[in-house]
Amino acid sequence: MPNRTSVPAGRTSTRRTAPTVDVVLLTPQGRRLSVLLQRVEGGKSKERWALPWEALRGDETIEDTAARIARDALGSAPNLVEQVAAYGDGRRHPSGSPLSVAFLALVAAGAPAPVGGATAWFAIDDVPPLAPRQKAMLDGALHAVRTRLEHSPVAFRLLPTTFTLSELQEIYEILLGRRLHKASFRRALHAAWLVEPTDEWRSEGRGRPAQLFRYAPRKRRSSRRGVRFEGIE
Amino acid sequence: MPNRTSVPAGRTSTRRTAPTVDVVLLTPQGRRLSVLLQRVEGGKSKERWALPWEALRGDETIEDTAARIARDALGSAPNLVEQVAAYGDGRRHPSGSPLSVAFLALVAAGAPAPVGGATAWFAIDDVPPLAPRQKAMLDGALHAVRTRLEHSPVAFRLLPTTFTLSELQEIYEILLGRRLHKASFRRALHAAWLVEPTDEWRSEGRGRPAQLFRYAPRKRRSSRRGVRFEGIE
DNA sequence: TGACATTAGTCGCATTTGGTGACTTATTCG
DNA sequence: CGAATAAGTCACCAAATGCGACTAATGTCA
Repeated sequence: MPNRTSVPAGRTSTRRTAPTVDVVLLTPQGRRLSVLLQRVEGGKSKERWALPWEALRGDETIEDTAARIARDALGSAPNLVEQVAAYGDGRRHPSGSPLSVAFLALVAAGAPAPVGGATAWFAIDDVPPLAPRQKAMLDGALHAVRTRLEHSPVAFRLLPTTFTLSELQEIYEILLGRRLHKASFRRALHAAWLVEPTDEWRSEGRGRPAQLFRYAPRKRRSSRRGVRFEGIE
Repeated sequence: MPNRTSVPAGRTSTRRTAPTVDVVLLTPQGRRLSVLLQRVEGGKSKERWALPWEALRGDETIEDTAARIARDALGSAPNLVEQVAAYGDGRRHPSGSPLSVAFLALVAAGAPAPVGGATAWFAIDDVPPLAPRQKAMLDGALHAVRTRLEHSPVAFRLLPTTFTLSELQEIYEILLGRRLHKASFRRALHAAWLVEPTDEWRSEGRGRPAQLFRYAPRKRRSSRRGVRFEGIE
């Protein structure tokens, strides 16, 4: 990616102590997730890439700030924006601020090409060095997207509005990091009443054409289950 | 609770714009959770109670700040302190700050009596009016404690180091808001290798004495399960 | 054209997990 | 002693899940 320029946005105009809002923009690429980073003017430090961020202004909610940062970095609005957590450990942040709030933003597969020369997608297991706090925020966002998989429509926000069930399953496999059995996946999906078929089909070269579905969650009985002790340390 | 005094701690000395750290201290009382509130000088507003909070200082991590606030309010250290989320919507906070970070702190049943006259426990469905952002933080903390039940040892931190299985089940019932079947609960608990028996027994008046257990999580195979679509909106 | 590769989608069974009522055990109370 | 009470266990049945094997619909290539 030749001829990148630097990002001027709001890096110097605010007090060093103001909290920042940082956005982890994720999209599926190939069989892995990628994160959007911006090139920054490498002053004295060697770090040249950073998560999009901005100092918090008093006149905006942090959610609005995060959505605006994501839109500016991407050129269009992401499909989902959710808070991850606040980071106020001692780790270093480009701003020098003691406190940052991390947000997660999801973008559908395929849609976005890296916008300007100052912005690029990086596969998440091949990111360049980041400031320590931004690295922690990236890890936190990845952890969040995985754990929220069954309580938030995360996977559906990583796909276009219509998609095949194989594509959906692939997203789950990417996020969970393991293969899933086709029949079991579909049985659970249909039992949950989360998708409905469209009347379109997609022929992807070889093989039988796949029916396209859309995300359309239906009311369903709250499963009066017992307790799970699955993931306690 | 007669003769309460006001809490002087750090309310006026910091800039109005500095972020705050607010702590939701919870403990089981009777068959419900209670939250610790502090009486504040009712200046012009009618709100007289508030979550313990303090403006963020530059020399401390937010986790340390939260732990210290909890310790000061309680008189002793809580069993668990976890971040809930950052709150930077427009809602009003006693500090006037645009940003607050909420923490959750858990205290074992029975242990703590309300410390000074400025501090009291309130059953969570009978709290006095709070500033809107603190009300949102309380709701967020309650939601967090319920959803983290199966991924964090939340329930065990609401009990003393040794406890009976009936007591543990009662905590789960309080947090989940429904009754559980004894045999199923114990089967799942033992399968998860989370507790080990001590050689002590507790005789609680009538009935057969109960064996005391302690929280002692063991390594266990990561359950190679399929996907759950349980709670997606 | 017809065999084959490839991908979608389904079926049915074996096994595991979970809900539940009824049971046994150990204690206090009268 | 027997009734009451609470702890702890058992065994059965139903529901959920893992999984191999199947059918279906398309493109490729000899």
